[in-house]
Amino acid sequence: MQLSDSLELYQWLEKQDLLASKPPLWWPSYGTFEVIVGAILTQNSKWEKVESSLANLRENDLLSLEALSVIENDLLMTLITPSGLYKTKARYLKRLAIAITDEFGDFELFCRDVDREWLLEQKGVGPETADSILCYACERAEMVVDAYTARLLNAFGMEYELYEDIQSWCRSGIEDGYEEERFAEVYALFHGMIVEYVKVNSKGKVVTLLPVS
DNA sequence: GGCCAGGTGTAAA
DNA sequence: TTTACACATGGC
Repeated sequence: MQLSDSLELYQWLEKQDLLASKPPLWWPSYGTFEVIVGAILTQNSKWEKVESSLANLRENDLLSLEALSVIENDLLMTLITPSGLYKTKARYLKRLAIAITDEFGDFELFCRDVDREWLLEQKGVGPETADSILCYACERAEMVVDAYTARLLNAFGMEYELYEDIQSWCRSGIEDGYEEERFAEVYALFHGMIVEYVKVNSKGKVVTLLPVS
């Protein structure tokens, strides 16, 4: 199968009902501060492990900007141990919570005023984490690219490597195919469907493309 | 028991 | 400006 643009890929994925058992816009707790924490914790880790770290934080009433800004470092490390890289992630999380509070005041104002540049200046926030926060926490029209995206495009015979190249390829077809007010929703679903498709249809790093009738 | 997971920062070449 | 390498747990 040959892809002419990302709109075709998006609509091909849509036909496969990949998000039936998922939250409406795929990321759990879409539009909340939890997404920021999840975006850091999921780096080079599996989502199931992130869930147990998030549950640990939630049980202790620590899943908020205010609580994470003042949390004891040892406690934070202990609670997020299940998702790995816990020393660095604990450092990143607390620094980010403090930075958001200092710069924007609260989560709502952060969502309104933050931009990609500011996020990328924060330690521990690279392109994927920044875009995940913008897309799923701030409800912005931002396309998230990750290892799954690259693998799926590879399976279609495309040889993208740069994050921005994949991202602009994904965006261009959507911008032509949908009204602007739907971009935020469509990008959120697009990335989610890619992840779910690759999870189901890959063995190791090889993605199998299944025809959809 | 090695490999991998929804990356990122840093130190060498 | 590119290319290693560290970070770390837990599931397969």
